[in-house]
Formats: sequence, structure tokens, C-alpha cells
Amino acid sequence: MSGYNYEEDSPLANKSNIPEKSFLESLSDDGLLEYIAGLSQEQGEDHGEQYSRGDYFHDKQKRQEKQDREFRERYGNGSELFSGISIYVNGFTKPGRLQLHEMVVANGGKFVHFLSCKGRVSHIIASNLPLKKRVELASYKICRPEWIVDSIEEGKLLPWQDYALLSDQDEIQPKLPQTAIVSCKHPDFLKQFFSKSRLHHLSNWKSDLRAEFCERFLEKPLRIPGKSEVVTVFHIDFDCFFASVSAAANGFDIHAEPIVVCHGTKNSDIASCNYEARRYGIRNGMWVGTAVRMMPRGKKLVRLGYDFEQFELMSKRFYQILHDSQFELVLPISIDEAVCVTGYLTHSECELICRGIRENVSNVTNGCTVSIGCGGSLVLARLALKRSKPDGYQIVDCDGLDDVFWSHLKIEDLPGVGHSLACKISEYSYPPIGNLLELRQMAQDSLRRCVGEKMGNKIYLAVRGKDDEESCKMIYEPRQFFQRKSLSIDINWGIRFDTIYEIDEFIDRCTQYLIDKLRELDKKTSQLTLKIMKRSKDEAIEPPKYLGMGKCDPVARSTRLGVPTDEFGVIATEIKSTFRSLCCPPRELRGIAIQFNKLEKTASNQAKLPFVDAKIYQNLPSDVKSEIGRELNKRSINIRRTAPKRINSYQEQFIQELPTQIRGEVENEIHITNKVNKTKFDEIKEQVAKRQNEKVNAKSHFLGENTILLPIKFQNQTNFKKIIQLVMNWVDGTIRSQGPHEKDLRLFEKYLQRLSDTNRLPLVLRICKLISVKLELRSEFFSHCNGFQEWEKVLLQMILPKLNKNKHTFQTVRKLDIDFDT
DNA sequence: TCTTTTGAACAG
DNA sequence: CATCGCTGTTCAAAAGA
Ligand SMILES: Nc1ccn([C@H]2C[C@H](O)[C@@H](COP(=O)(O)OP(=O)(O)OP(=O)(O)O)O2)c(=O)n1
Repeated sequence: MSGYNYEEDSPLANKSNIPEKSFLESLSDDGLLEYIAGLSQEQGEDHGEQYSRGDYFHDKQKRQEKQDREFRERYGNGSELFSGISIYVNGFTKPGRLQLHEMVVANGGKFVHFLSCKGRVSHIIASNLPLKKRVELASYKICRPEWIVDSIEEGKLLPWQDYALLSDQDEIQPKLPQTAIVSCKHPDFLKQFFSKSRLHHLSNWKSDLRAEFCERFLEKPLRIPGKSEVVTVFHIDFDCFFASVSAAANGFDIHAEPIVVCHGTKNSDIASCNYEARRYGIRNGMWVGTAVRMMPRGKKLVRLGYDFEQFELMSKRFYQILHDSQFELVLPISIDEAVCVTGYLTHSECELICRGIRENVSNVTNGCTVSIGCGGSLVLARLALKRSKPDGYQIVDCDGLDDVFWSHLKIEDLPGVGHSLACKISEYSYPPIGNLLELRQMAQDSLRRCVGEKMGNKIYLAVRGKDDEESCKMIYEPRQFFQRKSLSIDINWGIRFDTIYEIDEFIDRCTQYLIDKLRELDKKTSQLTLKIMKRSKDEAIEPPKYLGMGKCDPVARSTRLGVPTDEFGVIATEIKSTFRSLCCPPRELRGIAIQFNKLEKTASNQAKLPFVDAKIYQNLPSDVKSEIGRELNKRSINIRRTAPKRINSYQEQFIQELPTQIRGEVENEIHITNKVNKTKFDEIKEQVAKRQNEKVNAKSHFLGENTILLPIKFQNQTNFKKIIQLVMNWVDGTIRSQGPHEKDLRLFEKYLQRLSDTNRLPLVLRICKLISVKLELRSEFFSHCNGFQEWEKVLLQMILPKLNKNKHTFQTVRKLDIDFDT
């Protein structure tokens, strides 16, 4: 077990180099606490080591090494040429793997068959390495086999750099900067993904604009129009924004040919297409493959990439122009779209403004055009905008609302009405309603019956050119309207995990991402929601879109925290525990979303005193402990023993059963989960549960103490070890075929239920653990079998919920991976 | 009956 | 290579109380 090397790596070791101020002294209070926690963790991870597939290879390697020694004794000439060097051969080489093996071993080197663990291999030998592999192995020294041959010939170790594989190939292939393969398991996945996600940019830009609006508002309170005032609304929006900007940036004429902005070639979303492309029926949000098929034979579709910086820049200039104009309000809708409000203006005044803005924007954006809709209400401006596109403007006067205007608009053109509602409305009456002129005939009541109370109202007003109350808030209470009410992260692309650990880590990273934002807002949250996307039954493992989510079943669960918090530990633990309660097999997960639903202002009066937990302090490496102790003392930071917890008897019993080396870890986890549960709200729940428990206990006492001690039989067997044996055989016998028989399963469930009813939950846990290990072992060959999947289901949907139901927070899947020696 | 949670829909 | 299917909001039905 190799420990963390404090001599070399600890910044403490360098303190002599910084005579004025020691490393510890240079840290802020928070920094110091974090550093201490870090040390403690790094130590903790060491005992986390456990039996794994790697060990198998390790053993195999040991045997190989023995053989090699024998080989060397017999055939070697005592040369130490490759002493201290261990090589691994990748792919086809000349000379071949076997010869290289003998050459290296005969000359005192080591030959490694598996790249199981970094650090064991010093050099990789390869003649040819595919890009993927090359990136994967980027941190190794990789060279051609000639290095071995020539070194032996010369009788001395030649510099491997002269034979490096990468150097010459890199010149041939143009450098692909930073295209390292970053899967969802990689710490940088989020960053990578977001940097290329248009929807992430769109969302982020929007919240930034809203935040900026609120700030501006604080600085210089704007005059908000009174409700009875006549207003003029300008709704301004770029024509096919991404397409226009990308085209201009790449020197394409937006009017000359059909252009789309996208990443890929087939199942890639089209973010924006120009009006030339729309002539063929191509629309934003379509897949490229579909769009290509819509093109006439022989006509080419131009694909352009994203240029987010350029989008942002053009938007800045656009908004600058709006702010410089004399509007009373400039309300941000999105990166390329804004609503501007003034008091009453005549038709010709409106016309002047529209022309001016269109001219000005085009001038500073390389000819990108905006269209403008102008009217006496939000909805009229919105509809006028629709009619004005592309590259135009339309002003609708209140009295000029003619039938032509309405008949040219479709139901989906109404704000808030999408495909689903449009279908519903259209089919509600016969003949089906096709345009807004027809919709105007529909009675308010039947509209409400059709689409619900609020939406019915809204639509009824909208087709009469009026805004409903909710929409009006944007103008009359803009501050409240643009105030952020929740905070969330959604990842539904690239999610492919194998184990719950990996998901845990991912959840940690997502939580950290959210908490950073939360703290920046100076807020806390009191309600969390976890939403996951789970591959739908009967859907292919890999959907058409590369790393896409495919068709999924969404499942969500929310949690209330008794006290608002911004603490990572509390939130991350809660989310991870929620994830487990959703019982999703790791491999079936296709998307994760975490939301902070309720945001509350951080109360400034109850600032927390910093302290260090005594247990963490005790776990510090001894060489730094005293020094840290002095530093803490100097700053009057307490080392505090956290209040002794009421550990319920299950937990105590469970812990005593554990091998000592993992006891600490489990205790620690229980500590974390208890912390979550110790919120006020849960305390009440706990008390209620406790009272009920007491009742049950009293009852079982009444029935006779021996209920707890009475042996429980399964298949007429009382010896637990034998029962386990039986179950294991059962699993093995059915894993390749159809899985457990329903009748057997019912008996087994009954047995488990009786175990858990009689305080013998650790035994259930043990069975659970053993089955899970068995599945893990068999997964390599049988994971596609019906039986395997059935057993996985039994584990996740029958056994695990039993453990969870008893309010034991320790019996997560993670805990089940602890090694028992049976 | 009222409140809370969940899920659907929508927008860009 | 592919591909980057986010995120905040509102409403209503369902589920509790
Ligand atoms: N499904 C969508 C819709 C929009 N966008 C992006 C690209 C658009 O350029 C930008 C603005 O959206 P709009 O709805 O305003 O669409 P366009 O500006 O592309 O076209 P239009 O002229 O219809 O406004 O948002 C996107 O990425 N994916």
C-alpha cells in the first residue's frame, strides 16, 4: 500500500524555501480547512483499496515474472542493459512481441502483458498506434521497436526519444489541439461538453442577460410604464442568427445558398438554417441527415460550425444599439432577441425607429439583419415580428387589425403554443382550425376546456391582440420577472457509465458546478430535485445519435432540506442517496439533471464559526499534525468533537460485523448521511418514525422475545452459510438462462422480509453483497443474458429497496462492494 | 378541500 | 469520425394530508 508522499509532494516540505511566510500561514482560514480536509481524504482513499479485476492481472503478472527469471538464468548473458525498464508492446511490431519479450528479459528488463496499472510500465513499444490509442496513452513514453534492437546492437541504452513514435507522426497529421478523448468519466467532461453545446450557451447567455438587466435596474431605476398607459412594443430578432453570423464569419453569402449550422453530418442537430434552406422545408432543430434528404437532387447543403465568440460579440453590439436608443425598457429575451418598450408613438415614428435600428445593426454585424415587429402589446409585436421575417419590419396599429393579418398566422405562431397544444386545439373542433382567424371564432369556455384554464384565457386574449396578466409582468414588474427562481444543470448527452462509483463522482462534479454558481449568487437552497433519464425498455443500447440519449423514461424525485444550505457535502450526499432510491442500473442511465428548486438569500447574521472536526485532525499524517495544530491554535480555530450521534442499534450491529479496516470508512459515511438527516424537517420525521418503531418493538416483545432469536428457515435450512451457498448456486444455475423462477423468488423474498423484520438486516446486506459480487464477476460473459438481467433487477428492485426502506443510509450499492470474508 | 410533488410543454 | 439533446419557467394532473 503506497502512501501519499508528503516528503516530495506536500507544500509543507517546501516551507524552507519561503522564509518570510510558511505555506500554512499563507492560507486563508477557508484555505487551511480545505487543505486539512484534503490531507485527510487522501489518506482515507488508501484503505479504500479493494479486490478487483486488477488483482487477477497482478497475479498473472507475478507468474510471468517468475518464468522470465528462469528464462534469463538459462539464456541470458548477464547483461543489465534494460535493468529498471519495463516495456509493454502494443499491436503488431517488427520484430514481433515474442522476440521483443525475449530480448528485453534476457537483458535484464521486465516485460509487462497488461497495462493494468500506470507506473508499472516505463515504455510502450509500438510501430503504429491509432489516434485513439495514442491519445489514451499520451502520458507514456512510446517508441518504436528499433529502440530495443539498436540498443542491444550498440550494447548501450540509446535515448528513447530518438525513437519516439509520436514525434514523426504528429508532423504528418495536423495537430489536433486538445482533442483528447474526454468521456463522461473524465473530470473535464462537463467543461468540454459545455464548451461545444449550443443549448448550454443559449441558456447561459440568457441568464447572464437577465442578471445584467437586474443589475442595471439597481443602478438606475427605470421608469416602469403605468398599467393604464398606452405602450408601444418593439420585438426585435436576428434573422437566422447562428447561420447569418457563421456565414458572415466564413465569407459565405447568406442569400446565395442553403446554409446550416451544426456539428456533424447525419444525426446532428441543426441549430440554425438560413431562409434559402427553409425554402426546401428545412427547419431549426432538424437533424442534418433529414435536411440533406430534403434538398433537391444535385443541390448542395453548406454546413458551417459554431463560432460562439462571434455570436456573443454580435449580440453585444446589437444590445448596445438598443441601449443607446431612447427606449424606456430594453427587455432581454435571448442572445439574439429583445423586446423594447416606449410610450405612445405614431405610425411614422415607429417606422423611423425600425429602419434606424435595422440599418445600425446591419452596419456593425457584417451585414447580419434583424427583423422587427411593432405593436401595442407584447403579443401583437410578437405576431408582427413573425409576419415581418425575414429581413423586414411590420407595424400593426390597434385599429388596423384586419382579417388578412390573422389569417396568415398559424396556431403555433402564438407565443406559448407549441406542437402539442396546436394539435390539441386544431383537433378540438370540426373542421380542424388552421389559422388564427378561425381560432378567433372559438368561445372562451371551449378554449379553456380544451387547453386548461390559464392557457385558454391567454389564447383567447392573444387572438384579440391583448396580453394576459402573466405576460404583462415582463413590462410592469420586470425585476420580479427577470429574477432567478431556480438553478439547475442538465446533461443528457454522452452519459455512459458502468458503475455507481462513476456516477457518484459525476454527481459530485455536477453538484460542485451548481454550488459554485449558488455561492456566486449569494444564495442557499432548500429543495433539490434529481431527474434522470433511463433508457426505455426495448430501446437499443446505442441510439442513432452518437452518444445521444435515445428514447428514455424520465424519473424525478425531489427533496426538501429543513434548512437552506450551500454546503457541498450535504447536497451531494442527498443527491447520491436520491439517485439510489431511483433504482437505475448504472449502464441504463442516459441523462442526469440536478435542480435547486428553491433559492433563498443567505442570511448574513448567522455566520458560521470555522472549526475542524476532531476525527479529521486525528487522521492527519503525524508529521504535519503538530504543525497544523499550532497554526489552528494561532488562529483560534477550534478542534471540535462533533456531538456524539445516537447510533441506532442496526448501525452499531452492522459496524461491529465489519472488518476493522473498513469500519472507519463506513462510520464516516454514516456521519455524512446523518448530517443530511439531521435537518429540522427530517428530525420531525425521525421522531415520528421512532415512535412507531417503539410501538412495533413493544408489540414484538409482547409476542415473546424469542421472535428475535428464532432461527429463520429457507428451503428447510437454518445455517446461514449453507443458505448462502444455496442462493449462490441458484444464481449461478439460472444466470445464463431465464433467471430465477417466480415461485422461488417469492419464497426468497419472504425469507428476506423475515430477516429484515427481525433486526437481521446485516444478513440481508450480506446476501445482497454476495449476489452483487457474483453478478460483477459474471458480467463479462453473461451481462446480455436474460437471467443476468433478471438477477440485476432482483438486486436493484427487490433487495435494495428492502434495505433502503429501513432507513439505513449506509446500505447503498457502494457499501455493498466492501469485501466480506465469508 | 387544500397543499405538495411530479411531469409535460415551451422557448430559444 | 461521429457528436456535444440546456435550462428556466409555467401550468395542470396526480398524489398526499
Ligand atoms: N432548436 C433551436 C432553436 C434555436 N437555436 C439557436 C440558433 C438560432 O440562431 C438562435 C435563435 O433562435 P431563433 O428562434 O430566433 O431562430 P433563428 O434566429 O435561427 O431564425 P429566425 O429567423 O426564425 O429567428 O437560437 C438552436 O440552437 N436550436
